[in-house]
Amino acid sequence: MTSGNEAAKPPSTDPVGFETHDHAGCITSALAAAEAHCASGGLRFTPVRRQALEILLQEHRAIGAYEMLDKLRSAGFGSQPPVAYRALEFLVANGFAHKIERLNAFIACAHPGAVHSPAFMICRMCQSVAEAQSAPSRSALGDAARAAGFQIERTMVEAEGICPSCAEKVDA
Amino acid sequence: MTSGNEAAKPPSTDPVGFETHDHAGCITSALAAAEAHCASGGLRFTPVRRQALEILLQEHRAIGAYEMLDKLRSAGFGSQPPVAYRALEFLVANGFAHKIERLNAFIACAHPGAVHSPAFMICRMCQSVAEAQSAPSRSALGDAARAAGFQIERTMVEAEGICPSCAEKVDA
DNA sequence: GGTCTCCATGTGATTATATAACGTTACAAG
DNA sequence: CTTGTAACGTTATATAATCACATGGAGACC
Repeated sequence: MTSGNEAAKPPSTDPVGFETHDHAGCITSALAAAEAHCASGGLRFTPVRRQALEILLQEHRAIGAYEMLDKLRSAGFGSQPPVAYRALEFLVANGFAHKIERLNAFIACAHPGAVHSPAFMICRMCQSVAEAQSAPSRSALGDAARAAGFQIERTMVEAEGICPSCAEKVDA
Repeated sequence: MTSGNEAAKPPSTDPVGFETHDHAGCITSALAAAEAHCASGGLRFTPVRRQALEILLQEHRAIGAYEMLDKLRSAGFGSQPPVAYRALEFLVANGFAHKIERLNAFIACAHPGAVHSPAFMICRMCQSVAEAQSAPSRSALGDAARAAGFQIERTMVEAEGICPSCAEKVDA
């Protein structure tokens, strides 16, 4: 299902992740976007890194570093932890993926290329993760930080709860 | 700007943690509050749990589970990981402490007893942590969650950046 | 007082997550 | 071609968290 609300909808409320969509399309376009960004920024979009991003995009869920390592090994790359961690570090550092601290896991960015500070909704039943937007500077935290003289560089917002489809199951 | 001051302290808003204050006082009062809360709630404020909370209050910073374990061992308690993890789990479950996911570490709650959803400011240079308040339901994330039909149960907000005292050092 | 049950504690063992350190290789710049 | 740098692969180790099971204490109940 190519959900039409994926491309042209209000940027503020953008919960990609609890809905189905054109997988193949989003994978190829995200890979192309990453490639373009790397080319223009002098970054090296090497085979491992590309493969790692492709895995994240295909899985379309948060996966741990060691699960990533397994898949990379299957794809013919190195088999030791640093292989996975370095690829993931690169993807995160360049905004192609995010780390979900709560899960010690990684997920492909749902808004590749766009400057954004992500917020995540994590279902505690099915572990699915959806990415939305946060607005650090406008929040209560932003006020407190200014008052305290704390310079915020990065904000992590992760909400735990029940996703729509699991909520249905509970009701049943 | 939050209007609630917790006690009769110099702080203008709520960011306890980047400022000095009456340590002995906050320790004894926090312990007393925990004891009272447990008594009224039928919870068992056992020696390990009390000691763990006291350690967190004394250190007044985020400490890892194994660091906690060392201190508990020194205090004559068990020496295996579950000892620390169970005590910390109890403290977190009852709002006496919080886990900082970013650091895999724990810190005493700065607003014991009060119902609150905490937000943290983590200095990436000195690792100090200050607790402020967040307002999940009013945030952009709250809007996205409602739009997606996601039921938020718990939200973690952790900002990484530079604390006032480290900012001074950088300027110099 | 007995004793039953529940919960907390202690321990050994294991799993999961992450980084250090080092040599080798690929690649672009000069 | 040389050279500086970043990426890669591997070994080893550090750090974080949980499992499984036995022991023990406090309150409920008779």
